[in-house]
Amino acid sequence: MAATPQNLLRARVGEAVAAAFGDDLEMPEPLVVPTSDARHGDYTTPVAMTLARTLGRSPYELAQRLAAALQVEPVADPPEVVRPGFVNLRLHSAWLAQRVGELVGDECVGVDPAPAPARVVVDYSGPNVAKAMHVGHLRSTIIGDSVANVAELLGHEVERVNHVGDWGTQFGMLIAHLDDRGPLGEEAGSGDLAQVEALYREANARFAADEAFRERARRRVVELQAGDAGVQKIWRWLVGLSMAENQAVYDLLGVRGLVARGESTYQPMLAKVVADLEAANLVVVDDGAKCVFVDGFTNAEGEPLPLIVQKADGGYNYETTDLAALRSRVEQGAGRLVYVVDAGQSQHFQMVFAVARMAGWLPEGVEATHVAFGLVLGEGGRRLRTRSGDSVRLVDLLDEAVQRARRFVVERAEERGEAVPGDVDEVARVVGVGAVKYADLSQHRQSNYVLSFDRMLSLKGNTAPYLQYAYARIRSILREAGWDGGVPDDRPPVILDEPQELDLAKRLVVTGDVVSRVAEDYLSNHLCTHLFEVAQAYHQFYEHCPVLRSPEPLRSSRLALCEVTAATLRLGLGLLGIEVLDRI
RNA sequence: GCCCCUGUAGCUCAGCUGGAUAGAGCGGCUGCCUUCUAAGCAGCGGGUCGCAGGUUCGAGUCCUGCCGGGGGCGCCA
Repeated sequence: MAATPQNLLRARVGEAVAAAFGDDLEMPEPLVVPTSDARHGDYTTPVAMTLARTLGRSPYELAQRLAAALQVEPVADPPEVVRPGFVNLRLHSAWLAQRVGELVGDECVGVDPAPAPARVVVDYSGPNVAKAMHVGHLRSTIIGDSVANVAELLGHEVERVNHVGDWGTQFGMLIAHLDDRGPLGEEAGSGDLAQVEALYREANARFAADEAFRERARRRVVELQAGDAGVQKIWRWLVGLSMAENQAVYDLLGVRGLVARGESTYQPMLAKVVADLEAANLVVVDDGAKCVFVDGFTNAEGEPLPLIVQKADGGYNYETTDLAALRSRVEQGAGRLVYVVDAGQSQHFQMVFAVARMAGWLPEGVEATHVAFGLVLGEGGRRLRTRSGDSVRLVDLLDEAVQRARRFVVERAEERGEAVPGDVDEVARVVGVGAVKYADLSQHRQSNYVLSFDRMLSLKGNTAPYLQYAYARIRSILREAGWDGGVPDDRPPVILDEPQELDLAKRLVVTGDVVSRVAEDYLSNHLCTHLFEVAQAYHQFYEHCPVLRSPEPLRSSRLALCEVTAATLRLGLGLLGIEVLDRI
């Protein structure tokens, strides 16, 4: 448990509640919360009010008894009791100073490892073969990568799995269409993904309109699944072409360690999944399809809704694949399964998890979570879809972001009469890509995300560039002081006399709280808010408190604040998958 | 029709298992660069938290109903 104020105070309040009101009492929650207003101190406990009814006493009286039993030194000043029954706590500046001192040189800035490390499989990105990645894949990739980063920092063994859409009916269509359109792509090097995508759209249209074509497409799927050499060759070519193009996007995004394990991986396991479900008496054949009915799910007519695990034509579908993948991951020792997939799939995952529980493939101790996120919308609030033709390719979106960042750097240099930095391309990439990621991650993931180039690339406000800029400013100071290579072992203690120093320190000591919360709720926007608050507090400190010009021991104390701030931004942005620069 | 998400400042959004006078950013207006990077800082203005009830000492937060937006609802993935 990280030595954060909230953790420490929670423990003390818990002890005080037991001491004052008896330890057989059910502990009220929450024990300690941050105050809404600095006038009420830094933290408060509302437990006296919570307990007032069950104990039949006035909250104020209970608050006084609680305060009398409460030992918060040296973390906080003596508690203050306020009507109707708050017990307010103000952090002791000496404790804060000491705590910040402990964080100097700590790359994890007070984030402690999880008590029970587990094997965590994070399933994200999931592009489809034969289609370029579009903005819809952006959120899964960015959010999933951050989820994996956070789990990894907490000491979990993380497996980043790219569940590529490389199997299924669409290949039947595509291959059947290629039959008619000639041997595009069968010669190595001919054709590119844009061409394939156009063919995909044509195939889709024919599939919808032409019964004979539909029939032929289904045959092609069966041949593919049966391992027909000719069909497999085309399929492999399509997969290779798509993955090469996707890799360019991952390189640009700086997403690493993502292991492609497509739907086809699980193909050999599908028959056994169905057979085992049948053996467990979970399967009902309905209209020729093998179904597992799950309590609590109904269709549009109000009838029970099944999870179909084998279609009437004998083919398997993605429900079967997801079950096979889940089962295989658990068998390989996963303690936690995380699926970063859009919110539209939430019923699907509920049903898959439910069936997996019924089949015993998801034991009690293993946690499966669907980390759902909202849609990507256009400026008008309309949904962006590939089929509608007005969607943005991910490569184009990122390129545009990088170009805008580059333009800004060049213009700023010209305004100041300085030379354009030699590493302008690198700066543009880090800032542009960072801006795109941050715009997404700083938003609550459940809500629909309105994509706006102007907003996401705005270099002001609660954006990645603001944080990166703050970081670069700090690094500049640390460089001047000779602290950039490492901090001196022999340092005077941290001094927090100015209100800006105190405020900055209060924010620096809670990173452990924030990260553990994000690890639980997968809501990266809380981390973003924290980093923004740290950066704002730093800028206020920067305006009011000279660092390099101050005499010792103030100079070293302020350098220590700079150092911990830089480490916080570096760590936090790193968790979001965003790079930092020593100079901008 | 049923299920899930959602409605907070002009715009985009936060709001931590119910806590005190609901917060940011953008945009608008006013100041601050001979001083560690002005991508910054200080300040001003901006609200019936969709509507109506209910529970509670206390509701943006929980419950019910209604209105509006999005998504999903058996053989695509």
